[in-house]
Parts: sequence; structure tokens; C-alpha cells
Amino acid sequence: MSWPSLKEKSVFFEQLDALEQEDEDEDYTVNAAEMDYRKATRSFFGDRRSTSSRKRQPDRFGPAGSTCMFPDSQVVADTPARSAPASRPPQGKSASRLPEQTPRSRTIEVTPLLRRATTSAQALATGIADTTVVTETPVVDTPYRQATLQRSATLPSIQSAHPIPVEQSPSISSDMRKRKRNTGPLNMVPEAEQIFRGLTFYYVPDNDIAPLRKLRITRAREHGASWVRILSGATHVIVDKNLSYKDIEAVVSKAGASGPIIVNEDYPVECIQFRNILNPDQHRYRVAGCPLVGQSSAPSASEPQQPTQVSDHSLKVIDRPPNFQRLDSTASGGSTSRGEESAQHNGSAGHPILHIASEMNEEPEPMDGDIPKNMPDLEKQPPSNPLTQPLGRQDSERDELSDYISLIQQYKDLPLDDEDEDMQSVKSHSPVSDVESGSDASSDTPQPAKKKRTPQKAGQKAITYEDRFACHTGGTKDATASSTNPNARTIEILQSMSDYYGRTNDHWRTTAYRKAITTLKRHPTRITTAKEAYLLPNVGPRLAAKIEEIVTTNKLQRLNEANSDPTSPILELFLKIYGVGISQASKWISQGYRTLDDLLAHVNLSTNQRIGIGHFEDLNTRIPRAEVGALAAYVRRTAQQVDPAVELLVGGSYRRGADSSGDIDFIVTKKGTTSETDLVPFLDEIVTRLTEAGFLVAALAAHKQGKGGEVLGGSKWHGCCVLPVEEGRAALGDDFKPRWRRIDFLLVPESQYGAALIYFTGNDIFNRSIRLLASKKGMRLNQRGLFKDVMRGPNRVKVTEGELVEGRDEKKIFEILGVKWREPKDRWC
DNA sequence: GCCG
DNA sequence: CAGTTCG
DNA sequence: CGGCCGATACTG
Repeated sequence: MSWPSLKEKSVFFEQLDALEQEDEDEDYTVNAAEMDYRKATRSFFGDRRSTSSRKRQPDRFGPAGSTCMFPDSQVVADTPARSAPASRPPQGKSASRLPEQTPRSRTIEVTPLLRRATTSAQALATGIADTTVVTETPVVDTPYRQATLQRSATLPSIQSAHPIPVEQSPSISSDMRKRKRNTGPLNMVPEAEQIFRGLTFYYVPDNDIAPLRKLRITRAREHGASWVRILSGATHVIVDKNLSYKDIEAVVSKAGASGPIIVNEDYPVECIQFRNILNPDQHRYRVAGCPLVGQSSAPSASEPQQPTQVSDHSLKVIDRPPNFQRLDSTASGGSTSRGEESAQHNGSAGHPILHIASEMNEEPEPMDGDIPKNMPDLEKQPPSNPLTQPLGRQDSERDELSDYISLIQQYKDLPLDDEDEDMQSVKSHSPVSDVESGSDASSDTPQPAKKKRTPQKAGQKAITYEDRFACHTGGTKDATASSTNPNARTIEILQSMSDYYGRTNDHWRTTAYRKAITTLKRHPTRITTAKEAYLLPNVGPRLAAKIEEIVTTNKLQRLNEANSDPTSPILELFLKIYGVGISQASKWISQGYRTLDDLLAHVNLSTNQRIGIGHFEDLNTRIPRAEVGALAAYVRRTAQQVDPAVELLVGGSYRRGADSSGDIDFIVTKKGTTSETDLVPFLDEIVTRLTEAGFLVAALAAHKQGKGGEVLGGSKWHGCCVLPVEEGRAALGDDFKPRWRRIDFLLVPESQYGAALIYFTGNDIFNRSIRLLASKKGMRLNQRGLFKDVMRGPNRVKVTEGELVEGRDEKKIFEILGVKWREPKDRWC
């Protein structure tokens, strides 16, 4: 590999400067308008969100385009190369800057992941490889600043590319009409980039009233599409995400089998994004309930219920978890649509699908008794049951949640809990020492120790989900640690830095590192220069420089210094003690303690900490799934005796299908209960019995005994348990070794079951995301339920409790939030 | 540390 | 109230 | 320059 030279760097920075200027320019002109509509359509997006979107959007959505309201004119707008980009009026300049041109003839089967990042410059220069045929639109994770970059990197488009006969391009002349519109002329992109030339789009609904929608239409037009107001003749029907096939059926069906290609609103946007005509058959572009007929080649799965059954190549798409980062446009679209209406209850477009037999149907290893299948409320789901909803819509919803997930993912701050599921423990502490020895630039060389382990464990899971999940803990870690991720080495070192700062108590800096790391983890290509790095979101000048240093020297001076601190490993050790956080650990270290024994001998430990140290190893050992199952069976047996009506569900990572868990979580519920206090007697009793039986060996946090406050929340019980040897051997074989395990009970009245389920199924990122989503919609989600009309003061401080909207039905909560239902196994973010 |  | 834990 | 996810429950 060749490392960037200083010269290159300087050039880069020069470019940056230039870009910045351009950006500002753009900001002035475009932002105002953009901001407005953004506010109107997606105000709920957090700052972060808008931040990133801000950078990306301009690239895709130009200034508000002209509005064409010629009911009778078939071709509303056309995009002749006439409007020269060069002569853009001051106000609408941002329209396009996709320098590259793509041979229109080619159809990318799948939108490449992050293509632009890599392509921006190189591919561009090389003339883009059109050989690639992708079938899916990969997750574009960090296109953000790409736009800017491209601008500068803009190379003269290859003119040759567009010898495209204006096939049916209805009217080049229409150009005039639109120009007439005072709304503003289209800022046509260079011909070479007019990927839609010759194509005619019919939008449903057929209007551009919604600002965002209007922009999309405009963008499409600027890329060569003709906007037609009558269906016949249209090559594509772009359907609003709020609509399902059912809604447009009447209109579209007339077109006959050979009708136009029907796609959702993401399609045009992403085509533009990737500067290619993408495969419209991808699941992500599918309109809810749209029959496969008429669609082109790749048939897409139509069974929302059983995504895994789909066997063709589209499988991946279908199963792709929502978490993968989506284009911003998608996000905005989602929100927009949501606000617009409640076409939501249009139920199933075409697949009645079974009713939720039980919400647990997803349990990989169903545990009998697990699910309150008979919970009355679960049954009376309205037609809008997510499961029965058309795919298309689900997708749209999914996209929105996905955005939040990616947003939230970047905020897991505490380095401490970060690897919950997969943690295994060996926290990578990569001493720089070994790094140095590794010398070569080819940092990819995996580091022996940590990597070897990863493959195994994650192995199973990886195989199972890896392909479908853009993000799930295990996968992430693997990708990071193994040679899988092109930036593995960089990530590793940055992670060490993050850990270092975590130990320093510098949370925010830690957070910043983590955000950058998250970005890198999802970045599919290797970042080799500060320039590239800087273009990524959450990577500023300082991290960019560090990244370059890492790539070029395979180490980071700063880390050497940091790691020279011998207390790091100790801090790490202390932090693994249950009940010990950064504060306490740091204190102890500063006081000179270096081992667990030191602590036991000289420190005043809390009860919990004492337990944490006393069973340090056990408590830091993962619990095999089989053991979780055995533990659950044991507990249920006792529960049955105490109160047969009480139901126990194992939540947490187990419910998500984890191969191993850090602890075992029980959600304790019983029909007819409306307050957790109704379950307290049961808890007391079962705890007593299990303790007497020697199963429960320690109590870390007992449920709160009725306190003054009333409806105060779910009582819980945290403690430790040990599976009896006999039980263990019976279930796990003779090698079973009893270990102390963390066990939690959460009391949940039936009326709050759904909310509790969401919360305790997690994962944490998923929860944060969905909560954030709720709050952005003026709602509030916690373990007890989903509340609406929550009034928030200045700092989003909750002023009003809000009105309870839903609490007992997990799926309903998703539905109300406008989020596509996700199986627990798909909640790894 | 990044971002608005 | 700070610290820690939960997802 | 200030904010950085959101919320609960429990311990000391």
C-alpha cells in the first residue's frame, strides 16, 4: 500500500478548504429552504440526525424544484440537458454535483454499499466500474460528506456516456413549461448524470404538495426523469411509502401486466445516490402488497412472516435488519409519510398472514410456558397488526427506526457495557507493544489472540445472522476484530484510545471515539488517509489525523503514552466487578489498590461489590444458551408450584436468540394484573423457595417494598443463582460445572407486558432508538407503556406524563410508533 | 472528541 | 444525591 | 461554547 504523502495531505486540506467554502455557499442558498421543509417534515429528528442529513441531503435534494401542475400534460417536466448546471441561478445551486456519470444502460442489481465513498474519487477517475452488478442495495453508511467531496473531486463527466437516445422521453420541450413555472427552474445535472433520461415517472399520489416529496420529484427530474401525470406511458410508478399496493391497485392495475415498474419513493432517490438505475425489484423498493407480476426479474419475497424462507438472492435484502444505515433521504421520507397520515391501517395488502399466534413465535428455542400465548389482549389485535401489514410499509417504518438505531448506536457511551452480548470478556486491550512489532503497514494482519476466539463464538451467530444484519453486536465485534473489516486495525487502536479515555473518565471524548469507531465499523472500505477519514461523519480533524497515523505507522503514539500507564489493566479489571463503576475503580486505583485481593483486604466494599469480587470469574463468564434454558426450566418449575397462573418469560439476549448470555432475565407476569405490586407476593414467595432450595445464592437488589409513591414502577429483583449440578448435567452433560449466574426478575403487570417486553428484550441500542423515536413523536416509551402527548419543557424535560396509549401489546406499540415489527432476533443493533 |  | 445498573 | 440517549430502580 502506498501511504499518502505529505503533499497529498496538503492537497487534501486545500480541497477541504475549498469545499468548506462551497458548503457555506450552499448553506446560504439552500439551507434556508431545506431547513424549513425539514422542520416541517422531520422535525422530530434529533440534532444529530439533522446534522448528518444536512450533509447528505443537499446532494440529493436540490432546491425546491418547480412545480408542475399541468393536469393534462402528460409530461410535466423533462430534463433536457438544456438547463446548464453552470448557469444555475444563485438560489438553486445545490442541485447537483454528482460528477460521475454512469452508463445508463447498466442496471445495478443492488445498490452497492457505500459505493460513493470509495468511488468518489478513485472510481470516478477510473471511470467507475460498471461491471459490477449488485443485486441489493447495500447499506450506505457514510455517504455524508461525500457530497462535498465529490464536488471537489468532480471530474469532467465523460460525455460519451450519454449517447442515449431519448427513447420515449416524452418531451424535451416540456422543459419550457416547467421553466415557466415561477417556482423555479430545474437545475439539471450534467447530462451524463441524468440517469433517468428516457424514463417517465408517475407519482402516487400524483402531486408534489409535500415539500419533501416535491424535492424528490424535482431531483428525479433533474436527473432526467419525466414526471407524468397520467399513468399510461409511465415507465415507473413511484409510490408514497404510506401507501400500499392496495391503495394504488385501482389505478395501476389498468396498466396491465406489462405495466410500469412499481417502486416506492426510495427508489429514485437511491438511484440518484448511486448514480445508477438500480434493480427495482429489491425488497427495499417494494411497495406494500405489490404483486410480483410486472416487476422485473428478481422476484422478491412476499412473506413478511417468514423472511428466512425466501431462498433466492433477495433473501438478504429481506432479512436485512433495519439497523443498517440508510440514506438520509429514506429517513426523511419515512418521517414525512408518517406524519401525513394514517393510511396505516390499511392492513394487509395481500397476505393475511397468520395472526400472531403468539408473540413468541420467534423464539428460536421455544420454552414452554414461556409465552403467555393466551394473553387476551394479544389476540384482539386490530387489523393493523404489523404482521399482517404489507411489506412496503413495513419497510418504510423500518427505515425510520433504522435511522434512529444508527443514530443511537453512536452514542453508546460507556465503554463499559458495550459489548454485552459478545463480550466474552477478553476486553481487548491492545498494548501497543505488540502492535509495534507487527510493524507492517498491512495492518490487516489479524492479531492472533483476540481473533481466534472470536471466530468461534461468533461463528454460529455469524452464520446465522451475519448476512442479514448490518449490525448486531456479535457481528460487529467480529467484523472489528477479525480481518473482515478493512479498518480493523484502525478500529482496534481507536477502541483502545476510547477505552483509555473511558478510564480517564472523559466520557465525552470517549463518546466521540465511539462514534467514530461505529462509523468505521460500518464503513466497508479501508480508510487510508486523513482526507478520507475526515469525510466520514463523526470524524473530525483530530481523529482523521490519528487515523492516518494508525494506517501509516500501524500504531498511535498517543496510545503508547496512554497505555504506558500500568493502571489501565487494573482499571479494566476493577470495572468488571459487579457494583463497581468508573468512579469507584478510579478511586481505588488512585489509592494504590491493584488486585482484587487488595480490595478484599483493605477496602470497604459494598455487599454487592463483595459478591462481585467473590464470584468474579463466574459472574464474568457467559452463560451458554442451553444453561439459560435449564435455569429457566428450573425456575418455572418452582413458579408453577407457587402460582400456576404466573407466567415467566426469559427476555434479554436469550429472547433475541443469543448463543450465550451475560445473565438471565425473567419477566414475571400474570393475567389480570394491573400493577406490579400484584406480583410482589409471588416474587417474595418464589425467591424464598428458590433460596431455600439453594438455587438463589445472593440478592443484589431486592424489589422495592411498597414505597410512598404508588404506581411506582416495576419492581425487580436482581441476584445470583446457581443451577444445581444434577440439573446442569442432565441438561448440559457431565461436564457441567455449576457457576454463579446473574439472574433478574422483573415484575410486570399484564397491562404493561408489551412495553416491558420491548424494554427487556433490548438490546440497549434498540431500546434507546425506539425511545428516541417515541420522544421525537411527542410520545414517551418506558417499561410500562407508550404514552402520548407528553409535554416536554426546555431541555426535553418531561413536563407531562402523557396519556397512556398502549402498554400491554408489544406489537401494538411498534405499530403506534409507526415502526415495523421486528422479531426479537432482529433487535441486535 | 465532534457537532451545531 | 452520586454512583451503578438495566436494556 | 455548550451539549452529547432516556429512563428506572436501587444502594449507600
